[in-house]
Amino acid sequence: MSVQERKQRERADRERLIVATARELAEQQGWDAVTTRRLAERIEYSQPVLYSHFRGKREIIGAVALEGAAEMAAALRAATSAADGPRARVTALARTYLDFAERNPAVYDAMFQLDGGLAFAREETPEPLKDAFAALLESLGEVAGDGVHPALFTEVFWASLHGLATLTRAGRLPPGDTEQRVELFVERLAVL
Amino acid sequence: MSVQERKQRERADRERLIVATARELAEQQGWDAVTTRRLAERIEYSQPVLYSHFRGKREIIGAVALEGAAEMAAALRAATSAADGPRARVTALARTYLDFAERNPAVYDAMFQLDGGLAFAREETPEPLKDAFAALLESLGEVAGDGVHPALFTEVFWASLHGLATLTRAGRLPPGDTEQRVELFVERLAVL
DNA sequence: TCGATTGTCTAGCGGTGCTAGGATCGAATC
DNA sequence: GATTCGATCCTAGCACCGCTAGACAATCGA
Repeated sequence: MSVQERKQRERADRERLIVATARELAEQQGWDAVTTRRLAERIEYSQPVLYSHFRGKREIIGAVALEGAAEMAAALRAATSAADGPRARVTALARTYLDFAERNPAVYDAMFQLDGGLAFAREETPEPLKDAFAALLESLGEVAGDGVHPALFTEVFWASLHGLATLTRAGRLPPGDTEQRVELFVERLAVL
Repeated sequence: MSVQERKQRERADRERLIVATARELAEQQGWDAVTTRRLAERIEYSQPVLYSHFRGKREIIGAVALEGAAEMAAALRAATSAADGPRARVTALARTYLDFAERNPAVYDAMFQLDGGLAFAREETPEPLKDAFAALLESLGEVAGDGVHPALFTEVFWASLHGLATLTRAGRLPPGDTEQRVELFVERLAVL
């Protein structure tokens, strides 16, 4: 094990520490509290060290978003594979999605609300993001209905989930009726 | 016409100028560019003047949001009243909503993405916001379907529209297929 | 005309993201 | 083992942010 290898490993460790700390801080106190100074202090390095790993704060948000996308994809697949039949799968998918958004608000923001400098719905879209969409597509494609393109249906279904997630969390919708809303729009949107 | 009345009128004028300028600047260069300094410079007063009208930047965003809500409500009502039959009304509503979001991205952000310090879905919710929701409810209530609470249906429909609007504008959804998405989810969600 | 009040401005506080340039440390060479 | 030298890191500082205290000028009422 060469010295160089050890250094690379330590550098990678520190990068993970930065991302994990940013995420933790964001979940604890919101993204506004994630300043480069506070972040640097928490990882016990000076500010400029952050910039040797990331181009700026935006890229750090992007890294948290990618981490979140991978987790969300895994959660969605776990939930849908444990469900029997299309209806149960779609319901499980919707619940898991909203649950993820509620349990990890900062990560969800990093993925879909904030600017993490990531490309979406494009060729150069990072793999975790594509995969998260694929996870949605896997369960939603089968309930798109005849003559409806699975990707288009998935986009619409996803947008609805996203709308529910964000409006609920931002206090734009009365809290509490989430379950009813989910049932209603699963029932209507999906062809079962 | 007393001197005091003239002063009050001038003060109200200036307040409108602040809101209009903030909105204009936000639409031109994004809300990040709306700093208190730039805003003050544009209205040709010093920074502290802003604070004699509003508690802070947040309240200015809130004022823009209220203005936007009133406009959106008017646009929705104009569109739906010009349409014949429930189906045409709902489609017109959806198109108008998304069109408003696309044409006035900064205002839309002020209403639903940013923190304007406004209360939503509560007793003390400002009138324009309640009225915008009412405008949605008027056309959507009639297609909620039997046994489904109109308000609940409106919330779900609205959330879907909101999801489409935000994901599209943030580049999270491929642009261009908006019309197809609208047709699909109007067809599915509404009971026609 | 003079004091009080109102209105506005200048200047500055503590914070932000980000970076230039110097200090330090450790690895490789002689 | 001493010395060089490059990589690594930190101190200090930039321009900007939202917001406010306190000085100043204009206006009003007596």
